[in-house]
Amino acid sequence: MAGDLLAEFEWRGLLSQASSPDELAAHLNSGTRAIYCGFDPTADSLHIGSLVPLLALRRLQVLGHKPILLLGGATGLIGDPSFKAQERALNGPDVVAGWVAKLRTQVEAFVDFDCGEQSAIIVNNLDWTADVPVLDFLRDVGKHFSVNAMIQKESVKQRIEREGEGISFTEFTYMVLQSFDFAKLNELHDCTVQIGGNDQWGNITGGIDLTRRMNRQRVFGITLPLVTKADGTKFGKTESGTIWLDPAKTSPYSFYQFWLNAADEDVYGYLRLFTFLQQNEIEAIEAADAASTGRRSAQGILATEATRLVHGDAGLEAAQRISDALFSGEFANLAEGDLEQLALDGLPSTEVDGTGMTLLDALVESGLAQTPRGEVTLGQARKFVQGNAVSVNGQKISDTEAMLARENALHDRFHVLRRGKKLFHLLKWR
RNA sequence: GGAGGGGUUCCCGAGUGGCCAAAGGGAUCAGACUGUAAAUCUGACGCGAAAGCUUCGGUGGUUCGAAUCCACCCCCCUCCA
Repeated sequence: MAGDLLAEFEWRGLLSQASSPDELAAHLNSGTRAIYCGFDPTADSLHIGSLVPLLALRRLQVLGHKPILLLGGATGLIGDPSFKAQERALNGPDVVAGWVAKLRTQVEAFVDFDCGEQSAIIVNNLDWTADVPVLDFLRDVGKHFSVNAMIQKESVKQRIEREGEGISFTEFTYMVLQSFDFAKLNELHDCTVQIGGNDQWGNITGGIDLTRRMNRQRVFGITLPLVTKADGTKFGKTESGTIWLDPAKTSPYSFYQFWLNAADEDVYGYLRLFTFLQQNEIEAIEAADAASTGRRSAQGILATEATRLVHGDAGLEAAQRISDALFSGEFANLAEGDLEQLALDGLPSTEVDGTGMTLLDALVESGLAQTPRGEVTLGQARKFVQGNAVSVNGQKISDTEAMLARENALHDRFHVLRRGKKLFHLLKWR
C-alpha cells in the first residue's frame, strides 16, 4: 500500500539519516504507521524552515500513514540546544501557550484530519509532562540516560567544548524531554516513527533508546535535510527578515518573491523539497531550462507551487498580481481599482494627508529609507536618492530636493515608490 | 569559596591615555552588469546637510583629554575546592 516510501524520499533528497533502513522500509511498507514530528513554539509563527517536515508529514499521509503533529508546549519552555551556538533566553509560560495556539492553526492546513485510518492528530507534549512529579521523572525517565552518552552527542558537543560558551542544565535536559515524548506517543498512539530536521538526530535516537527501555518497543527515526543555499548564507532569510508562514507576518507576495529569487543552483533541489511535482515533471523542467539561455522557468514554477501550498489559490493570485504589476513597470496603465487591489493584496502601503511632501519624507514615512542596520533615517533616504536607487511611478529620481505633489499622483491618489530593484511601497493620498 | 581569562559598533575580531566613530574580515544595503540570477567591479555601512552629537558590560572617579588608567558592581568562560 505504501509503495516504496523511502525511495520516494530518497530521490527528493529528503532522506538525511534513517535508523535501521532495511527494517524501517519493511515496517513502513507493511501497514499504516503513526509517524510524528515535533514543532516547538519559538515564535508566534512557523517559518519556511518548518515547511520541509510539514510537507514530509503530508507526503507520508498521502503514502498511507498517520501523521501526528506534536506541538512543543513543554519543550518550548526549555529550548532545544541542538547545534545552537548560545544559550537562549527562556520564554514565559503564557507566551509559549499563546504561540502553541497560533502554531496549531498553522499546521492544521497541511494534513488531512478526516480520512479514516490515516487521519492526522495534533498533540501537545505539555499534556503529559506538566503534572509529572520531578522525582518520578528523574527516577523513571532520567535513570535511562547516561550523561556520558549525552555529552558525546554532536548536537551539544560544540557548546560543551567551545571556549566562551556553555550549556545550562535546563537546555541539557531538553533531549530527555523530547525522548520522553517519543516513548509517550508510542504508548498512547502506537507511534513508531519520528521524523525531524537533521539537527534532531541526537534527540531522535535518544527517543528510540528510551522507548526500547521503557516500553520494550522497537521504533525508528528519519531525519530530513536542513535546507542550504549554494552561496552558504542562511536559508529562509531576506533583507526584510525571516520568511514566515503566517500571511500577516510575511505577505503571500513576499513569500512568492522569496521563491522567485531562488538561485539557479538551488532551485531544482527546492522543487523536490517544496513541491509535490513528480520526478519526471521536475526533470523535464530541468531539461527545458538547460536548453534555453534566458531566465530559468524553474523559479516561477517553484514560487507558484510553494505559494499555493502555503497560501492557497487566492494568496497565489494576489502574489502574482502584484508581481506582474510592479515588475512590468507599466504603472500608468493600471486602473485605480488595480492599485487599490494591490494594497489589499499585501503590497506595503501608507496613507498620507495633504497635497504634497518631499520625496525624502516619503521614503522615511514609507519605511523604505532603511539603513543596513534596520533603522529608518532621513540620511539614508538622502543616500538612496543620491545613489540613484529611487524611482517614483516608474521614473528614476536623483534630486534630493524633489517633491511629491498630489496632482502628479496616479489617479490623483497613488504614488508607487521603489527603492532598489525589488522593494516597492504604495503611497496613498487620503 | 579560591585562581585565572573575558565582555568593543549586526557578527567575528584589532585597539591598552590624544592621530579612535574606533583596523581587518563577514553579513547587510545601493549602483554598474544581468535574468527581479550567479560571479565580478564600485560605493555606503552610529545619528546629522553641516557644525556637532551619541557609542566600546554598568556606575562613579583620575586627567586638559579615556574604549584604553583607578574603584565598585553585573554577566560569561576555564581550572581548583
